[in-house]
Amino acid sequence: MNLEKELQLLIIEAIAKLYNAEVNESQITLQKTKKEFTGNYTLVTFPLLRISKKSPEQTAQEIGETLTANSAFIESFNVIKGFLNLSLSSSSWVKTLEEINNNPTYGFTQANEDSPLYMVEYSSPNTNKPLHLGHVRNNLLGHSLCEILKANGKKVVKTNIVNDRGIHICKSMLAWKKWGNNETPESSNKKGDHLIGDYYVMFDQKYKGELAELESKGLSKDEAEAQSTLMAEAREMLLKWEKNDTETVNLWKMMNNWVYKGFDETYKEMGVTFDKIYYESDTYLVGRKRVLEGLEKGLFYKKEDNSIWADLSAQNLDHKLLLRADGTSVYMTQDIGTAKLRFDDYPIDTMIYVVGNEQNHHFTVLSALLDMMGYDFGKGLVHFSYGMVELPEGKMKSREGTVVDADDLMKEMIETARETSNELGKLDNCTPQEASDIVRMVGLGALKYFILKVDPRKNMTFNPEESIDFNGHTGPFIQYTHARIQSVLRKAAELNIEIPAVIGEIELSDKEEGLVHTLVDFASIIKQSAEEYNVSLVANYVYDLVKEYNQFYHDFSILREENQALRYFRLMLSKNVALTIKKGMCLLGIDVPDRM
RNA sequence: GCACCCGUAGUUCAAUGGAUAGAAUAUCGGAUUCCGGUUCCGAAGAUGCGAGUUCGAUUCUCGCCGGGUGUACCA
Repeated sequence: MNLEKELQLLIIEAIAKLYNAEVNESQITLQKTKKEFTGNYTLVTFPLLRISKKSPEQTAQEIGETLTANSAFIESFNVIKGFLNLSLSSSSWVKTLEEINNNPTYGFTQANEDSPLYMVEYSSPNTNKPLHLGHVRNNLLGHSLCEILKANGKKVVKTNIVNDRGIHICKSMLAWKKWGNNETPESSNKKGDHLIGDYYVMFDQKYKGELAELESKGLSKDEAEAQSTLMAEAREMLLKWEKNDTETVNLWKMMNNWVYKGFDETYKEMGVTFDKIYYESDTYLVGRKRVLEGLEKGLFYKKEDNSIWADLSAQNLDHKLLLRADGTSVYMTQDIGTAKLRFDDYPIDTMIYVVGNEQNHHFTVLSALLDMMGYDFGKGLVHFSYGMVELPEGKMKSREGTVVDADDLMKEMIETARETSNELGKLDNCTPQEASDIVRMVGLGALKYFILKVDPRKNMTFNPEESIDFNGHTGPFIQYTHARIQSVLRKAAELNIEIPAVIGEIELSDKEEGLVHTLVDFASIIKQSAEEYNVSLVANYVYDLVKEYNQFYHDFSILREENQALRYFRLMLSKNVALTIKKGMCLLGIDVPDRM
């Protein structure tokens, strides 16, 4: 039985008895007592004044008296202003810890056949360039969100939509064809996605060169763009691709496969996976068909130039283009098709899109459009919208070459972790294999934790140096604390500490009670995190737990404690703190080493 | 122009409408060191501005100021 729920019921009972009134759980505001006051739980009495018709102090006093009189598990109380601070007895905390200890999956709910199915789309790369820092936040958030949903007993399908068609990939293809000399990932010893990215950049440079030349001949910018032969060739290539021209399609397939192989390596290093991958080259046709159907049904309208539009003014939105005059599709068309396909493929209860907040408008429109087209899932789409990542030196701009590449970043983080660890002499007693595993966990853990601890909705600044600090609010600090607890537990095992017959009678300090209390909170944190789609709650919880444990660790002897029962309790507490850290970090996709 | 989001210590982040707005880092001063050095305690330091709603506002409403994003036949 959940401690907080139990307490809530007791309070409801007390109010019924005192004031002859029925209150529901939502009227009971229970919170953790702030550490400068005595107590474990605090009842805020202000909302109850209408029922008691008495002053806050008096109400608190009366409820406190009734509770202590009728329940053994509330030991004492104090009243400060309108706040009723309740202290539970040591024995109930001991009992609570034992319950958590006996339930290794505490906080987690297993999915069953009837559980709702969530499909989560994340990552969604373009095939013309490698993943960058923005994708890193996306991937980490998406992966962690999935883990948290699973921990809450949901069925989850992780999906990725690959933007594999369009003018952008044609640019890379054209550049490669013109200037590539049949270069391959093998021949150049580059990852496929980086190779393609280089050709994309090359196209852009040559194109700019061409424009500059045209403009120097006295043409305006618009005229130059219109006369560019390079861009014309790229467009021609796209038309050929859409007409299924064999040579073009084969080139496209070959180059895309290079990219996918490169992406796979990046995903693997990052630790993210997908259950089902959709490609826009498959879905855009479905979308197109649905749009044409909608036109027949009179949902959409056609302009003189044959382009097709939706009028969303009834929903307070603008008119939206769905098919161009030449019949080709736009982003929105593809997303309609993708959504339709997905709901055909799976019995989805909730569809979540992990996509940056610059697309907030796009998803409102998508939702409205699908609804207009008669799909009942349209309204229920969830856009998990996250903010941009900036660097201490400012915003990333692809044009200025200040984009941080995901592969480079991970490599650098691991390298920094290695340097720092070597300086501190941490890896001296490890085999090379152990050392390399540990620096990998630390480097990536630093990156992941730093990004995930921030509220997803907000823009953030990523500072690589700060993130890898072994002190402070960082991943490595949490990992370190976990490793140290493991070390204590190993030592305890060597000492062969016996389990006492009875441990219920020991007297606990506030710090110990508070620590058990925090362990209890784990369950509600992951629940809240899933309900609000807010990954950072778990990250911040784990840090709070670590900090609290460190204070406890500093204040009490664990191995030298003479009272058998107390020592056993403290070891059990340590063990469960370690387990909870591990579970929490696992929800964030972060590995924690047993020694470091 | 219009729409949406964001303004919290020097800096990076917290705070279901609740108590004296928490951490981290940087600075200064102490303590501890079972197992492990990276532990702990203290000092100093913040809600952009102005109204309103109420027992109570960082949080809700309105108006300014500052920043971001969107409003594309780019994805």
